[in-house]
Amino acid sequence: MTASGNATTDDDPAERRPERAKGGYRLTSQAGHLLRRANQRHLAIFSARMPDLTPRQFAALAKLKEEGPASQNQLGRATSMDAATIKGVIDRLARRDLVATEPSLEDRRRLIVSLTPQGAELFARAAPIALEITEETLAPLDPDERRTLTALLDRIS
Amino acid sequence: MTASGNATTDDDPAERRPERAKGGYRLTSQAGHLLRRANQRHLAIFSARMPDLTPRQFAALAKLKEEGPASQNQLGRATSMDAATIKGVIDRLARRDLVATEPSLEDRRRLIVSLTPQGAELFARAAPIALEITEETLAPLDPDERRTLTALLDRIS
DNA sequence: AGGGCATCATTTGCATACCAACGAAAGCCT
DNA sequence: AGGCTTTCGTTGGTATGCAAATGATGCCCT
Repeated sequence: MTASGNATTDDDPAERRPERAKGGYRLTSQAGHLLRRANQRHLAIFSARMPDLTPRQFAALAKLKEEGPASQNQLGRATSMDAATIKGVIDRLARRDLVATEPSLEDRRRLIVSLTPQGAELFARAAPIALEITEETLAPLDPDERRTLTALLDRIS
Repeated sequence: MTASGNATTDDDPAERRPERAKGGYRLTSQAGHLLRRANQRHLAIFSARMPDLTPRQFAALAKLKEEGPASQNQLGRATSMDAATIKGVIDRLARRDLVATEPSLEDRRRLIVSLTPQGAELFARAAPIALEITEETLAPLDPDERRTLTALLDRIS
C-alpha cells in the first residue's frame, strides 16, 4: 500500500507514480522471482526429507545409476552442472565413498566416476523419497496442473 | 537355465535393468530438476542482459524503490532472502554506493537501508531491461501459457 | 608432421543460499 | 523489577553456481 508520504524524497522525473500501471515493475510477479521462490520451497522440502544428500549429490547418484559410469564432465552435462560445480559434488561424494573415481585408460584427460556399492545402496533407499519430494513439491496442484507445469517448465529450460 | 553356473550378479532385483517400469526414477522429469534448469536459463539471460547487477542485487533495489527504506531483515523477507544472504547483498551494494545504511533510532538493533541517488538512477535504467529479461525468459511460451505458468509457480512457492 | 583447436579437469574468485550460534536489544509476562 | 522469549544483525561453515585462466591431452586439417 504505502499510502503515507514518501513524496519529497524523489524529484526524479523518471519515476514518480506507484508501480501499478503497465510499465510498473512488480518484483513478486516476475518469472525469475517466482522460479526462485518455487525452487526455494522445493529445496526446503528436499533437505527436510533427505538430510544426508543435497539435491545435486542425489542427482549425480541418480545419473550414475541411470547410465552407469561416466567421466566427470559428462556427468556434469547430464545433470546440468558446471565443470567446477560437478567437481565439488563428486569430491564430496567420493570423500564419503558413495562414488569412486579412476583415470580413464583410453583418454588420459578423463576421470571416470562410478557408483560404489554404498552409493548404490544409498540411492536405492533415497529414490522413493525423491519421488515423495516431487509429490510434496507439487502438492498444491492437481494432476492436470502438474503435467501442465512440468511441460511448461521443460519448454523454458 | 536356472542359476547353475551363471554366477553373474543379476540376482539383485534392483539392478541391471534400465529404469523404466516400477521404481523408475527419471531425473530429467522431476519437478526439482526442471525448476532448477528453468532458473538456470533465466539467470543466464539475466547476467547477459544486466552484467553489472546480480538478480538479488536488482531485487533489493527494486524492493527499496517499491516500498522505501527498510531494515535489512525486512528487506530480506520482502525479497525472500535469508538474513545472512541479504547482509552480503547489502554490503556489496553499499560498497558501490547504491544503497546507504544507518542505525535506526527507534530500535537500536535495526539497520535501515535506503536507496542512494545513484542506486535510484541505476534502478531506473535497469527496470526496463528487467522486463525484457522476463520477456526473453518466457519467450518460448505464448501469452496464455505465460499466465498459466506464472499462476502455477505462484501456487507452489 | 605439425599446428591449431577442442576437451578435460582443476583452480581461483565472486556471489548466492542456508544453518547454527552469538550477543545486543526489545517486548512480554508475572 | 526480573525473567523469558523474540527479533536483529553478525559470523563461521558448508554447498552450490558460474566465469576465467591454466596445463595436459586428444583430434583434425593441411
